[in-house]
Amino acid sequence: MPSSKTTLKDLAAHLGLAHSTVSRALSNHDAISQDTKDRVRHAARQYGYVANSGARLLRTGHSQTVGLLVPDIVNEFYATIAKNLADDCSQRGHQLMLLVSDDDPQRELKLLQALLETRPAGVVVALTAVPRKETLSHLAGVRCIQFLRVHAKVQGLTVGADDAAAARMAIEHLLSLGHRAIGYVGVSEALSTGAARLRGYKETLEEAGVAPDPALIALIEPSVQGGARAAAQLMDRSPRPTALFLSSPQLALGGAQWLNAAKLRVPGDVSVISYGNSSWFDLWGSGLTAVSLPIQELAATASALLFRESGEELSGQTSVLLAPSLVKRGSTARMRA
Amino acid sequence: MPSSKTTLKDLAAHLGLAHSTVSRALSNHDAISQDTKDRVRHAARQYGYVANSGARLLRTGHSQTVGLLVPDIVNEFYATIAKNLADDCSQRGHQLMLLVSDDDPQRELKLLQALLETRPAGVVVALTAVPRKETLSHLAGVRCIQFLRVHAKVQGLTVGADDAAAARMAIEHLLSLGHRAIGYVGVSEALSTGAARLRGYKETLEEAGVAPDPALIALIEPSVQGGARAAAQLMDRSPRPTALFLSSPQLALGGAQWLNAAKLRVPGDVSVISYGNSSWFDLWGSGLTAVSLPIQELAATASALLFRESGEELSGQTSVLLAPSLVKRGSTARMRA
DNA sequence: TGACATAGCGCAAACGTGTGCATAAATAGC
DNA sequence: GCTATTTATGCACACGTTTGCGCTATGTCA
Repeated sequence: MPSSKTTLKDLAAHLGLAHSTVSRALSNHDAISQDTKDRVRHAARQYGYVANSGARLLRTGHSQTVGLLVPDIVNEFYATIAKNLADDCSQRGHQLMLLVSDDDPQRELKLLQALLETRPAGVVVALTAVPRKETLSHLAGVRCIQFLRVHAKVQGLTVGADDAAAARMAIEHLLSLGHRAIGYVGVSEALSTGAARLRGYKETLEEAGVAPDPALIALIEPSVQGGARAAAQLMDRSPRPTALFLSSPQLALGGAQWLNAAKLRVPGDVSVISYGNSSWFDLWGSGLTAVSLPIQELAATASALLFRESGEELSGQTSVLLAPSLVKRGSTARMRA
Repeated sequence: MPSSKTTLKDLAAHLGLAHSTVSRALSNHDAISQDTKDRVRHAARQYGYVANSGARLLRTGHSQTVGLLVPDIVNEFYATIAKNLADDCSQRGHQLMLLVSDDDPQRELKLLQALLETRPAGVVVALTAVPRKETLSHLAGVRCIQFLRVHAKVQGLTVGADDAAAARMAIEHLLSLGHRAIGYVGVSEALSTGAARLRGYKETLEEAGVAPDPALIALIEPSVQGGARAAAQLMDRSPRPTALFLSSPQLALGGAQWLNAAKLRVPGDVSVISYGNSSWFDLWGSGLTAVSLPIQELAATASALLFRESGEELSGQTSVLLAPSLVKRGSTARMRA
């Protein structure tokens, strides 16, 4: 009679045991004989017993839930951390709660509040650019890993890419090819990632003796459409940039679409480099050069840190920055004389 | 003294109320004066009160949790349903539990069992090809929407694309261009989607008087690498196919990468059509022709059906099939004489 | 003035589980 | 055969919340 209404007491009554014994048997407690354990497990299967996680949470005060807060789950970066976290969770018997903020601070707060009601074991977050104050104070009470985006006021560990170094790498590559008028397409400086990439861009130019031209900097929302609009905008400047740095794969996709539509030759008319790699970068013309993030390693690291043992805790460093690498393809070339 | 240990009783004691009154005030019950509600809410904020969802679940017998079970969250199709479901959940005050099976039936079962412990309000699933028996019986006890993949033994509503019609559409397009030797790259027939696509492929060929050639059919695991291997395999046949039908975007990506590497001209040497559209299909050569799924509508429909009112329930039809559409780009052309 | 409706709130009982402690049974030591 | 020790199990309470029911004020009407 498998009913999901079966409870520990029901099982105990059927087996002629105390419900405490059944509880211990199911959680593989030492003081229970193997024979009893077997009988209990068999009966549990037979009756379709499903534990009530609410009762357990009430009793123990904490759940096996892990939260993942991201702005956009369709974005490959965040989907990858979701995948890794889901993997580790299932290995360790945890559950994964997915919170998608859509970059809305109010929604982010509501989602986080709901998550806290489950007394989660930890949380991995990529916060909005300007989170609500309550969001930050809520985060103080829970084990928290910041992923990619870093917010200074949040305590806990941080796992991200070295965005400034990545931008530097991209710009140095373009400089080495002779480019000087380099357009920058990026996101708001309110985002730690946006700020770091822009800083890397500016500093690298300045060190090469090139003054960053505000007219060649387009800050825009991080969408495919945004990338197209920004590319259109920059390529309309005069003097026109001879190279473009598109600071995310989505922006790169939009930029590429627009360049295709505008019949501009790459790298003939303009060199293009993207921050963040993607499988389809091979397929655009002679390939789209990119600074590649070790996204798989980042995600694995974040997940591992969340589940780290408390012993290994706070060994000095509180942030892990992984280095990007340059993947040269056909979209960048020496500037025409 | 905002501590997450604050409980209803604490609030009640501080306000000189009974904890039942506090509970009613927070859940906006009728019989509580507005004044009391305001006082309670203020105190709750001040003390950083966070309800214990476990206690609530224990008392009410059900949670506001919604489960999403998918084989792969990085896959754009499943990421899209996740996004839509997350949207609707946050609007309605539900939580989203993410279960990633990685197409492993055993893991799928474990994840589902853990989910059931939270007494979820419903679940959206894309099951593995051959689920465990227990998985199916567990699913019988919960409101369930099947997404894309359909398993006959699971009761509940179904939302998917008309895979057979989609394959038919692709093959008819190729037939109309004069192709007869059409290669098929797809996934296992154990998957409902795989079976339907292959069926559409075969039937359409037969109706056109072309006998499906087993040598032109490659069934492979649904990965980028698989697509590349399958393309290599089919293009090695003699006579060599003049067109390829790649039955998923990932397979298409792999196929395109291999064709690029093999220096084969598209559509000069071979026409290519994909099932499932993607933004970057515009960027490969002169574009990759595809049969496009209304993925956004599918996801929205699945989510809406999960949250439908019980009144509207079971109005005869139990499955929603949405029609695909053909997006012609440059990768298909009339067969050379 | 007394009966009565109503709004606002308190009492107390559950919900199912984990766990400290006591207890019973079995074994071993003398 | 009696005690000490180990092994296996039962007892009872607590966790924080929701909710049916009953109680108290306050006002209303006869």
